[in-house]
Amino acid sequence: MTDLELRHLAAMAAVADEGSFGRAATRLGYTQSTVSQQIAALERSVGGPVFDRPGGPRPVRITPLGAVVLEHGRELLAKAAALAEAVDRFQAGDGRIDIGTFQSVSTVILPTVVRRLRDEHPGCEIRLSEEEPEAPRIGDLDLLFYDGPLGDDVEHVKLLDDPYLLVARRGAFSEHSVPLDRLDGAPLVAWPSTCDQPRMEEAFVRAGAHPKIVFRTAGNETLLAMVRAGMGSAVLPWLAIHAAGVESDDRLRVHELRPAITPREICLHWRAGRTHSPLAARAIEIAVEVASDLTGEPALEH
Amino acid sequence: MTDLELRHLAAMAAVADEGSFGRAATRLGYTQSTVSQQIAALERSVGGPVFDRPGGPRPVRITPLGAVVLEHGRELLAKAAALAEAVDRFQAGDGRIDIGTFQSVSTVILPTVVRRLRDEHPGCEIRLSEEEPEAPRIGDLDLLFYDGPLGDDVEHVKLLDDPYLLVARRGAFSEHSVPLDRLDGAPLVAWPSTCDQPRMEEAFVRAGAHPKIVFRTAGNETLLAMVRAGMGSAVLPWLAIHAAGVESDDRLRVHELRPAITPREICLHWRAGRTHSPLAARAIEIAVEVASDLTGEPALEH
DNA sequence: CAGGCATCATCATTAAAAGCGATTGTTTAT
DNA sequence: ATAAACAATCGCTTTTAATGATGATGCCTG
Repeated sequence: MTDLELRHLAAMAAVADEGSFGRAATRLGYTQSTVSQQIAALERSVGGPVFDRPGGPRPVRITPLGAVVLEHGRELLAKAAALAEAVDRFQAGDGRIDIGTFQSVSTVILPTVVRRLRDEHPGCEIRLSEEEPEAPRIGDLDLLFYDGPLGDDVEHVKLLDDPYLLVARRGAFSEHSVPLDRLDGAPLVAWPSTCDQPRMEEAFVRAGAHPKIVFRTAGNETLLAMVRAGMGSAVLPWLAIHAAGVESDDRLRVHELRPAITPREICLHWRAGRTHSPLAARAIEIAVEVASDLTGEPALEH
Repeated sequence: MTDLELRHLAAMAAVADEGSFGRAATRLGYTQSTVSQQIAALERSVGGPVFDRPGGPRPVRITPLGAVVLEHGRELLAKAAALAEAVDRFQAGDGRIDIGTFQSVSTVILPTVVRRLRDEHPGCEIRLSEEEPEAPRIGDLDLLFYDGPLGDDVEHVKLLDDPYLLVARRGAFSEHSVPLDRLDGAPLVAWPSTCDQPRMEEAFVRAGAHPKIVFRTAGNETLLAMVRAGMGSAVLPWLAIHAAGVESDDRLRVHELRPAITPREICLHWRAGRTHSPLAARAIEIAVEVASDLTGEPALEH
C-alpha cells in the first residue's frame, strides 16, 4: 500500500473516463497490455480490484474500492499537475525575490532594475528592504547591494566604480579639478564613519590633507543643504551626487579631485554557493547592464 | 516534468528534514547512494537543483526551486497518505452501503443485521430504502432483499424458505392443519397481485380451491385487522405473520395448510459480476446467519 | 598544513519492472 | 455460427532502481 505510483492512478483515471482499457491506453500513449498491467499493479497495491470487467464489449465499471481510490487519486493527480505548473512558472521567472539596498542605489539603479524585471515577469513579487548602513546583513535576502566586502560566505559581482567627487558652492573653487591638499583645513560635511567613509578619509590623510569635518549625517539631502548653506563642502560618491540631482543645481558645482580617491565599488552580493532562482539570476544580469549603462554617462567618463 | 515520482518527493522531504542525504537514506531504509540518485532524478525532472550541497559536513540547503517543489511535494505526500488511509479504512469495513428492503424483512431480519453490522463497523454508514413492492429495482443499491427473481444481471443468495400459513380468527378452524380445499369459497383478505401473490393463488387453483378474495391491501396490519374483524381469513408468509406478532394475539390463530403451498423464497440480491465492498460482503454473511437463526425457530420447524 | 572525518557523486553490477507485440479467452452482437 | 470488442497473459527487450565500492570535496583538529 506504500508503493503507490502516480502513473497507475493516471491510468486508472483514464480507464474510468474512457470505460475501456484499450481506449485509455490510446489516450495515454500506451498499449492496452501496459494499461492492463498498470491497473493490475494498482490493484495489488490497494489490495483489491478497482474495476469490474464484465467481459466482451461492455464498459468496465468501477468497484466500491475503486471509487475510493479514484476520488483520492484524482486529487493527487491534480496536485501533481499543480506542482508541475508551479515549477514551470518558477522556471519562467515568476516567484518572489528579496533585495536589500541602500540610499543611492535605491534612487539611481534599483528603479530601473525593478521596472525591467517587472516588465519581463509580470507575475513576480519583488520585495525591497533598505537596511541601515551600519547593518549590512545579507540575512535571508536573495540579493544585496552594498559597497564593500561582506564576509567570506558571500559572493558578489562589481557593478561599477563610484568615484568620489567634491561638491561645493558654485564659486568656492574655480578649477574643475581640485588638488586634494586644497582641502587641508577646509570645512567639510560628511557621512558618519560607516560604509566606505573611513577609507575615504584615510585617503585625505595620506595626501596630507586634514579637512575639518563640521557636520556628520547619513542623509544626503541634509548634507547638500548644508553645502548650499555654506557650512562647507562635501566629498561624495558620484552615485549619491547624481541621485540628488546636484548637476542641475545652479548653486552647487561638482569638482574632480586630484589625485582621485580610489573609488568605492558598488557591488551586488549573494550568499556563496547558493543556486539562484531564475528571477534572481535575471536580476543580476539586469543590474549589471543598468550599471554599465550608467558608467557610459558623461559625468562618469574620465 | 511529467515523470514525477512520489518516491522522489518522499526522499526530498526526508533530506530536507534531516539536512543530509545519508541520514535521509537511513530514515527511509535506503542507501545514501540511492537517495543521491533519487534526488538527481527529481532534479532532472524539475529542471534544476533542489538542494545546494555545500560539501563537507555542512547540511544541505534547499534552493528556491527546491522550496517550490517541496511545498507542493509535501501536500502531495499528505494526499497520498490520506489515500492509503482511506483504502485501509475501506478494507477494514468502513464506508457506505445502500440496502433495499421490504416490509417483513424490514421488521424481522434487517434490524438484527443492521445492529450487528454497526457493532462490527462503528464508522460505517448504512442507508436503507424500502421500495414499493411493485418496483423492485436494484438501481444503485448494493444489496436488495426481495422474494423473487430480478432479471438476469442480478445474483442472489437464498436466505430462507418462507412458508405460507393460514391466519384465521381463533375458532374458525378447529384443526391445526387445514386442508386447502376447505378454503374453497371461503372469504379471504389478501395482498394485491404483486410479489409472490399470483404464484400463491395459482396454488389454490391447482388444488381446486377458489376462495373469495374480499379485500386486497399491501398493509399487513390492515389485513390482520380485517381478519380480527371477521372479514375472512388470510394466507400469509410466516415472516409477515411473525413480524406482526400474530402468534401472541389471542384473537387469532395460525394454521398450517395441507398440502403446503410452495413457500416463497426470501433472497438477498445484488448486481451480477460486481465486486462487493467488504462491508457489503459482511452484510451478506450476517444476513445469511440471521436468516438461518430464524429458520431454527419453533414456528418454522417442520 | 596534513590527516581524519563527514558528506555527496559516480560507477559497475545486479535485480526488478515497465512496456511491447502476439496470443488467448470471454462475452456480446450479427 | 461468426465476427467483433475487449481484457488477461506470456515471452521478450529495454529501462530503471537499488546496491556496494570508490572517489572527490571541504570542514575541523592537532
